[in-house]
Amino acid sequence: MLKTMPDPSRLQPSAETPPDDATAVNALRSGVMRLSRRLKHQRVDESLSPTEMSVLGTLAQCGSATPGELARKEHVQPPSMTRIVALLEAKGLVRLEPHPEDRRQKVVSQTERAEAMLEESRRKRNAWLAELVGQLSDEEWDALRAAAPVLEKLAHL
Amino acid sequence: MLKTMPDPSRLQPSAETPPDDATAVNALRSGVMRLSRRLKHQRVDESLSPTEMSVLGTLAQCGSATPGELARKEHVQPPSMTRIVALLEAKGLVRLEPHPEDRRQKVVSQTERAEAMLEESRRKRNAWLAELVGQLSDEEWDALRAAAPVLEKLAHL
DNA sequence: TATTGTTATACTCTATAACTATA
DNA sequence: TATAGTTATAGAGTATAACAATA
Repeated sequence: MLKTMPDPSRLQPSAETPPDDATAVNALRSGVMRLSRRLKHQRVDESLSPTEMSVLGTLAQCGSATPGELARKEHVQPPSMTRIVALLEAKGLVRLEPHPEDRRQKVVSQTERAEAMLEESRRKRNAWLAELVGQLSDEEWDALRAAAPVLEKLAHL
Repeated sequence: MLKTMPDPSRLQPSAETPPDDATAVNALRSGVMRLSRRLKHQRVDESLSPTEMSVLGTLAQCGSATPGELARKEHVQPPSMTRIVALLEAKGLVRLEPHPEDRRQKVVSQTERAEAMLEESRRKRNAWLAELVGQLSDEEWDALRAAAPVLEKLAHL
């Protein structure tokens, strides 16, 4: 179960690649895509897209960020982030202020309303996920919980 | 690390819910959404969308299926699957045949060309993922590999 | 001249509603 | 009357290209 050799070439597409890795890659891609499709529909606030939610989550961690930083973190192009930030501002969930040092940039930060909304939606999400996860074994949920931060790290690399 | 109590209420949104679960849920959602966005761009065959790839993967497992079955498995509405199947057929990757018992239905199966393409893309995907996963520790990759089948199961529930 | 952000535009994917054919 | 699949249409989300303002 546990690896002993930190071999960086373990995933090289060589002939020796064990089928386990290829299978895991397939399952990972397919599972992520299908789950993302379901998550899109399970949005807590009907008026908030998954990326908008993700931006709010990022702001909750970072405190504040420029549109460019947000675009890079969410793996979205700058014009898309412009639109997302504008929508969030229209909903009163983020605040835009001028950058103190660079007048080209702006600083985006979350409002109190966003904070309250995140708290609210955390409860709802748990309820929804509990329905699904309730059908998993404890081992399966453990595997998922262990992998969650790795998924995030992977998305950032 | 290991659980001993198979308590089905462990994820209920009660006051006693440990913060670990909520954090894991957040990380899971955010990670899945961001990774899915990157996967969309890392498509091996530039002309194949993630869902088209997923359908081919499903057909490789099942052998064949009706459009309705595929729509349910991919969590997509029937009209969307109609379009996807039509695109795959135009690319010579699936074959459509009349259902032997019900003249309303059709039977979709993959062609040899699809099989070869899946083999090809498995190599390319591994190469891409190797770049990312190479930056993970062995423990992190183990966590991911263990979670991959669970993600798939979750998407099916 | 390079960089940050925006505007204008188009594309991809998916959904809903209405329709056809078969059970 | 119910079900499988299709057609027509609309909407959401994102991308690229061209532009403005600032560094």
